[in-house]
Amino acid sequence: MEKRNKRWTLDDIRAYFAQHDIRISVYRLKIFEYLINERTHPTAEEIYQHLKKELPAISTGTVYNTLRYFLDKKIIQQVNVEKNEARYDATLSWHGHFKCLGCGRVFDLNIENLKLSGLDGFEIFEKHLDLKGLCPECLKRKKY
Amino acid sequence: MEKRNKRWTLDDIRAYFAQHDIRISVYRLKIFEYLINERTHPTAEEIYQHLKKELPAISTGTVYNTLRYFLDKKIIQQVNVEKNEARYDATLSWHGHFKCLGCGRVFDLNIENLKLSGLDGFEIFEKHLDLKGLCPECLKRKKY
DNA sequence: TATAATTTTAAAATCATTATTATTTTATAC
DNA sequence: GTATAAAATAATAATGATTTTAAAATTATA
Repeated sequence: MEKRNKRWTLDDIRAYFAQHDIRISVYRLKIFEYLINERTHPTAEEIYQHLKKELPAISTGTVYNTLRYFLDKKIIQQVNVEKNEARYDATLSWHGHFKCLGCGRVFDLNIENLKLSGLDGFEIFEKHLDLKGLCPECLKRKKY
Repeated sequence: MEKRNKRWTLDDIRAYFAQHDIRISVYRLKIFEYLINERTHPTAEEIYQHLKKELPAISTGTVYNTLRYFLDKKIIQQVNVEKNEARYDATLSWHGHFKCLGCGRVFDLNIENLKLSGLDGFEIFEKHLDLKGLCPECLKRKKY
């Protein structure tokens, strides 16, 4: 389930931003770096808590605004597997998400096949497949 | 895409509540009746606005609490196709949802086939498939 | 380096939802 | 049918994630 992708350098991200007409700032670089290299589907609050260690002046507003800006520029997607917390994912390919209710982690899912009917004449902009349950580790540890 | 199901009478609902160990009240009957017979996947606010015409003393808190109670009793499901508004569906069979960004309507989707990989050892409690886009009517009217 | 434009902070505002508490309604015993 | 206990509801306050605002700081560029 885990995929090992090569880590992006800040220069990779700078080039990517340039391609997408995104002005560069320290926070934008660091927020995107965290999303693309850690791939843990963090919430805004988790991003804030993580970056605060290195950049103590950061504010939650900046995290929220930057994420909204990235969504607008279509370089990240929102993961709504849980109603009351938005999570963010810099991987744009079509895949699903599984949230473990034990440990709270969100896993990526490969979708081998999906066939829907009754969508003739509809135009689709977004597709989301979200599952909830327990991961093998939590089941093994009898956490629940 | 539209399914024509026979309408439930209040007595049907009373019997259904009894089966599910749900105490009867006027609001519970009317809220469930609206969900099961209209099948428009309304928000709590829409349910409140609709029922207020007939039952002016109803409060929003009652709508929210009743919906949460129904979820708890597993006779309805929550539709989270839109982040900032919970919608509710009394149809429990596995199906997807499509929200039209033009008219705001939520349509049911038949899922002919879904194959996922990488879920060995996982235990799944919930599955949600949510799409967004434009419906044929809105496309035809060139609303967007 | 100066200027304009954009980004960020800190704080207030928003908005859907939940919790609280007094009151009303419902279920059941008598 | 009436009394009693339990549950449901109304009105309101509280919550919490997210957005907005306005002033200060940073960045781009002339």
